[in-house]
Amino acid sequence: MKAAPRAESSRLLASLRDQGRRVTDQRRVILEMVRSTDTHPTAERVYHEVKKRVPRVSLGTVYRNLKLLTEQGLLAELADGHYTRYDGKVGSHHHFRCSTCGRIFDLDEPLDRRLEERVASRTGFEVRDHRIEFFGRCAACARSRRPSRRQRGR
Amino acid sequence: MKAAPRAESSRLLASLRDQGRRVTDQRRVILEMVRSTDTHPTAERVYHEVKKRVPRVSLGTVYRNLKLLTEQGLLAELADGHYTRYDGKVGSHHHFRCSTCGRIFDLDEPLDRRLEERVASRTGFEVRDHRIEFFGRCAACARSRRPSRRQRGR
DNA sequence: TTTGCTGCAAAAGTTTTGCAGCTGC
DNA sequence: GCAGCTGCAAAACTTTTGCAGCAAA
Repeated sequence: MKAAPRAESSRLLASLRDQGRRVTDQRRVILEMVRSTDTHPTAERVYHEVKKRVPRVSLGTVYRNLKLLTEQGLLAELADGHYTRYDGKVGSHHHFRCSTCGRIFDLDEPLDRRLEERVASRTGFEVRDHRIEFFGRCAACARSRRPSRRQRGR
Repeated sequence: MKAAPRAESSRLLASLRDQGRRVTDQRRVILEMVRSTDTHPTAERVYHEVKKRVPRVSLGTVYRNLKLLTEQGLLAELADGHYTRYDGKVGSHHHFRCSTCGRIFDLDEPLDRRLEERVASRTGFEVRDHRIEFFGRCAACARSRRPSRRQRGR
């Protein structure tokens, strides 16, 4: 779990209120849960984590809120082969996906805006952003014969 | 529709036979259909196109073959938010996704392997490949107010 | 002739949605 | 109090799979 400053969280919740949305326990806990990890959880995983703090939460509510929080720009979606994963880090950044254990890691590699300009001038498209996904084996999987945690799973 | 040399197709079909798989009408038409377009079609779209040439084909067969052809390395998968799309161009290349019409375009931008080396040395991961996805508005959508063809659809 | 493949239909898995009651503001 | 939200359950959608018959090699 990564540290997500408390103050930042309140600011985000306030921005929700400004949009006329309500700050419910479910919504707050879902947002905090996704923002406090860098594991890019699926909706199912968020549901199970949130259930620990809000036992009566329903899966439908989790899906509805993940969608809403994404639309509000407080979370980002990540298309996996099988389900949608959520990312609490909304700024542009790149990912590394381990083909063995399936985990997705955040990278610090800076964004190269010149790359966008080059594509724009070659294609005539308006390029606003870009994401790089690197593939390979993570350090743990490279060391051990067996996959480090799980095989291509969630 | 893009030209996919006939000879290349026979070579691919032969490679299937070498693997002990059979070359059926359905399989051949599915492979040719995906390889002859650069629109990155969904399974549903492939199904409807293939149906024009093999009217009794079933959706299950389309899914089974897209999966098999991908495993054999003759097609590539592309995770979209809602469904899996297929790419007849299997070599590494980058994409541009238009946020307005939803179309995905192939880019010619060369791969920068030094980028992979840099990530590898910073993280200790074994980096095998990478893909860049650019976002923005395509030329057609930038010109017209309305989306050029469809709104974020398939 | 022998497998592998197909069509059909049912099932599985993820995500969305209708609705009645509840709760934040 | 009112509008928005929740839990529940059903539905919608994409993808997978079991099976009996068919066909490629």
